[in-house]
Amino acid sequence: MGRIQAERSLGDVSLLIRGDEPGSVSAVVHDGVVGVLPGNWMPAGSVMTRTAEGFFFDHPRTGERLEIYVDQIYSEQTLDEPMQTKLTKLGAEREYNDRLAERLHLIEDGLTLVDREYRTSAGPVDLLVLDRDDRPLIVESKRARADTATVYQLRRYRDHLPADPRWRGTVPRGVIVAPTLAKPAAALVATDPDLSFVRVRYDDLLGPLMPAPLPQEPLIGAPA
Amino acid sequence: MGRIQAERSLGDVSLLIRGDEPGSVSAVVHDGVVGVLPGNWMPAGSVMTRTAEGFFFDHPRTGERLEIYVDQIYSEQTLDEPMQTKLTKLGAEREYNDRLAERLHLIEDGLTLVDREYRTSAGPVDLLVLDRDDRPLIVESKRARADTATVYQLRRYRDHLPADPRWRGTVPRGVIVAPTLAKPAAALVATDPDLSFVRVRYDDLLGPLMPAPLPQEPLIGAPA
DNA sequence: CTGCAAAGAGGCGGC
DNA sequence: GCCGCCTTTTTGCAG
Repeated sequence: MGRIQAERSLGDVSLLIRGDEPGSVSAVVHDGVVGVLPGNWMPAGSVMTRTAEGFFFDHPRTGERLEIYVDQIYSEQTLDEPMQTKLTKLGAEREYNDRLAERLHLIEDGLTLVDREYRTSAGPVDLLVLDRDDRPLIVESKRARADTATVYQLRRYRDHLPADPRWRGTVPRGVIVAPTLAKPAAALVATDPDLSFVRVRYDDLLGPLMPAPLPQEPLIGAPA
Repeated sequence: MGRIQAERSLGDVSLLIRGDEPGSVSAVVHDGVVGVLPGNWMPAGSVMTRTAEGFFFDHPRTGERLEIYVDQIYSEQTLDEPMQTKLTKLGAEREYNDRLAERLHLIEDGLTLVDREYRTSAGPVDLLVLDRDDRPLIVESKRARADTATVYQLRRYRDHLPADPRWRGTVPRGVIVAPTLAKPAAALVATDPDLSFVRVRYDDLLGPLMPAPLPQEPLIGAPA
């Protein structure tokens, strides 16, 4: 998709070439500019040609091409069979959701979890819960700031849920749970009485778990 | 923002450290996994400590920390004063818009450009034009595929424009211009008679410019 | 295969 | 400084 043309002036860069299959590589070019993304790159599946002039990469399917003309190489290192490392991550949205699901009281009291990643016809709902009146509440959670797109997302889920046979006849509410809500998004939430926002920072999710639910049936001998 | 915890098993990686100010660096760690994004990184403003055990990065403001324990270094290269390169890019959204503004006939005939990046209370409109009936048309252009968020965005601009004194009383239309439109987004567009979609690929924007506008006033001697 | 949402996004410009 | 919007995004998952 990203047909773009870029040109870079002479200067020092770091070039990393990785082979994914025989005759097929990917490449990233980092320069002095601070940033996570490399200045240039070529996706996996590129064919590399190395000549006295430099490195040339062609991606047969997309037609993309990267040309690097070399004036001087400071140092070069090749690993024929690099040892692969495994990377595991915690604290991403998945964990934010995990922790939130265990602390529904941060949203409001009396909530019961129905499902996570519940599939509606409009997409997956982060958390589907029942409120104290057994009315479905759709929880859309964001690890970072929620914006207008988040509100539309939530509203779409909310509108589509009653199409599901299991929820036919219900009038669901929706809540955005995030550390911050952009102002225009807040205005949008305010226009809909069945939508709301609850501020939850990651640190809040390190607190105590939701209290264990009370028994559904009255205890023997307890007043009905 | 990105408070995350990650752990990586022993294996071969490429470590690039860049200094932005004295005593302050950023770092990226690439591994064998193909991809543009590095597996780990530390933002600019990190303080590096190097010991016999490895490399340690601390970001004072955010409290983030990256620890790299070194078993073996295959090769290492330091540039004290790297030569900076300049990177120029063509074909990004800015250029897509530039070219589109000069070829409004690709959208429909008889359009006149009013403004670019016109500010509504709901955000900036890519192109604001008048159609042959002097009715305002809001153009939301995407270099890549447009989706439902794009439709909501356009609809919001369309709904907010008449709040602007200059456009009070008008009933604007809206059009999405993009190479492709996601199917759910197309369904959304179809529900609104004042919204539409026009397919324009980047290659189409390499064609001839829009014909010069006809004179606004009738020529002398021409029939009124 | 298509659509959709997340990713430790970062950077830029306007209000 | 907040907020919206773009970026050559890539990747992963489910219907």
